[in-house]
Amino acid sequence: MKKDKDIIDRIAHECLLMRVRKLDRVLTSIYDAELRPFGLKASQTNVVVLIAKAGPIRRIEIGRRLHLDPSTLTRNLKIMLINGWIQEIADGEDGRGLPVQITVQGRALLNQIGPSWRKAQTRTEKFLGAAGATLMRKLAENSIDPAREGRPNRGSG
Amino acid sequence: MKKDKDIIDRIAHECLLMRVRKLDRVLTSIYDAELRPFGLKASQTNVVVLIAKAGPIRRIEIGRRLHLDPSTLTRNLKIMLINGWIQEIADGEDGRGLPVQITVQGRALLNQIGPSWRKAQTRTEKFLGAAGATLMRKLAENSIDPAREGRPNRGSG
DNA sequence: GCTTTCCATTTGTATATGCAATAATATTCC
DNA sequence: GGAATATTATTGCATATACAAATGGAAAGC
Repeated sequence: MKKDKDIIDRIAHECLLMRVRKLDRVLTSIYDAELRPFGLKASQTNVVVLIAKAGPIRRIEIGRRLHLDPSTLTRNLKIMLINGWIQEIADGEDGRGLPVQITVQGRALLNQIGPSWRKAQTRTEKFLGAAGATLMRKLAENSIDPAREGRPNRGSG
Repeated sequence: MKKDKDIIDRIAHECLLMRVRKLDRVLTSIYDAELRPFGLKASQTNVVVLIAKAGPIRRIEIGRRLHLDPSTLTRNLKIMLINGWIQEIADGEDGRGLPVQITVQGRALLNQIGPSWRKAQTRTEKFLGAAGATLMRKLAENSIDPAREGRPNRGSG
């Protein structure tokens, strides 16, 4: 009788994180390749789109919806501010930092990337297969839908 | 008649990458939380496990299996070398850099993380749901299985 | 109204990631 | 065998990411 599979074997063969991380890298490279001509990284696109969609929004709320650490946002948004894709607005409500919103240039840029994004999305659907794409959307209905308001996936649970 | 959905709406609601990236962050935080006591990041675990499993292996081959850029590996492996989890070996075959292999300490460390990894894996399965976990494994059979040899997902064509 | 507590953001530090260009070695082709 | 080509690794540069600690403003308790 052989002993239970070695832990190293098990991780190598079963670890879900390893697969998700690799999938992330593969897909990111697909979208990045399409978006490169626009000077926009795929990761930035996600954030700019959320800001465009969710209107003036605070960093903390962006972080909740995308599961991003506030400190990450401080730095990533700085680049987008410098590039003029987003801007801070004064709302006179809360002195703890200002919400951000999309700029005219930011919106114009997003309106340009449509065809490229669609190409990447199509390649991704092919890569994931019908079942895969559907599942990713299903997962969205659960808890990783950035478009959905409400509680994020606060690890603690 | 309303026009076709705005591209911003479409990306916000449909973009597969946005979901995969968020999923990556969520899951990485789950595994990182479990592994923190061992001084090992989840991302490092993936690589060390592959090295332990795939024996003496060149950076380029690690990169193929995990879809990681060689330059990324140069730097990430340096940390693991310093920590003594892996080591370079002389093979006298090819002068372009040396293959790496797991060390005794590295293997010992991996043998310690079993219960923590399983906890994270279980939480992840719950998070993904049965269908999700199954799908991620199916995807593995396709092309993102790091344990499988062969061609990586070379973006190009 | 003042203190305590809470909340949003930033800074310091460390790791992860990729592209472009370079260095160094291997291989191939006359 | 030497030039042209291909392969592997590294370096420079830029972005992405998170934890811990510090900062500064808001809210609550009294």
